[in-house]
Amino acid sequence: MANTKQRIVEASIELFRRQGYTGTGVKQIVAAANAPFGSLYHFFPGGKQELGEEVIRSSGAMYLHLISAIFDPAPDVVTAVRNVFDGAAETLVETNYADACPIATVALEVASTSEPLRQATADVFDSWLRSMASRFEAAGMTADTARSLAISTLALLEGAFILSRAQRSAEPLKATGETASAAVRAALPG
Amino acid sequence: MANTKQRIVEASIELFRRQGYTGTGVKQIVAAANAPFGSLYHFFPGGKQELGEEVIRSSGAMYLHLISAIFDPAPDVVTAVRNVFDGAAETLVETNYADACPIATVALEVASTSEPLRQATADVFDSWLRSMASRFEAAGMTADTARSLAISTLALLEGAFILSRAQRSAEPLKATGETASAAVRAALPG
DNA sequence: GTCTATAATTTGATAGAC
DNA sequence: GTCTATCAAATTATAGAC
Repeated sequence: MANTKQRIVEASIELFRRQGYTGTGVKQIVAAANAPFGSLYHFFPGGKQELGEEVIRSSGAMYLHLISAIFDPAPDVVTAVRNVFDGAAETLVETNYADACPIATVALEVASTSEPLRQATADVFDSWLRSMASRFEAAGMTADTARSLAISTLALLEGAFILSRAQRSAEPLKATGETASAAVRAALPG
Repeated sequence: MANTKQRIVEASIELFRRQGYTGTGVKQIVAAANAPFGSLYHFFPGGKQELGEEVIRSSGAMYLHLISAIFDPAPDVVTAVRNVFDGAAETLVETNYADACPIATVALEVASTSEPLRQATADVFDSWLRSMASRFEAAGMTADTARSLAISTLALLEGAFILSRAQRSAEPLKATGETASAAVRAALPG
């Protein structure tokens, strides 16, 4: 199958986000992907680390599109930000508090232990920040304000994911959603 | 030595926060603690999991005191929140972006894989939230506003830690520090 | 590309002498 | 309480037949 590689990546995305990078074994990955063990090293000669980098960048690209899918149809950026937090809360509850950010767990694990993987997570976060900041700028904010607000919005979301998963409650996503949308509203001109 | 147990716990706090729970081996812990291997299972008959729980609760208590140490001498809660983020930024840069939250990495790793450890992280986060919320209440906010604002403040800090460690930059802590202090100021009465 | 067998190392954990 | 030896299992990775 030509899509064996894709199945390996998709299975890894789900396992990494729930169990982390070090907490997931390569045998568990190929089992979940219904892929032959040898295929993993056929498609990823660099082994687990090369797979990890592709997983980070691949899920990063998926969520970059998700940002567009939420912001584009929204009437304004305040509503868009609200919808991001409301949608995240819904997904989190639906998946029994498992599916939050696809790279946050890995990002914390590798920040001080693997330079290539750390760089991959940094690139992904930056792509998300640029996407959000460009929409805030289009809404009339200065570049500095837009960048700063994009950082705070993403930080509120990531922080809420940690608290919500630990508490098994959507309360943190509700509270941070209010703070984020209020901060965006306050920064709009007029 | 009677403080062998303490050395094991302290070494684990440092290793877990940098490498995570699954990424740290028990042999690495006893080596870093200069402790005999057998002592780990003498003091923690429940093995790595029992040690993990003590590490989470122990570092949680340390940072609960840190919250007091920052809020108590501050002239007002807005200044206190600013000092939290400024101090965190300073520590992060000094430690080469390693020493952020002592339990965030572990919290994400265990949220869906170990119920007793997940509960320990939830208890710690709640103790921090109650501590901050009580000070916001003392400053004149309603209980609901204080709780919600404590959640957003902690989420901003935790989210900024993820971004700052990934980017190896203090920018996220600067941006979120502004957002957090502004949100607290806006919620004060008068 | 697939699959199996296996290597080499590391993992968490235990037993028992001291 | 300390220390060493060791276990069984799991880890990442490789070799080679098909």
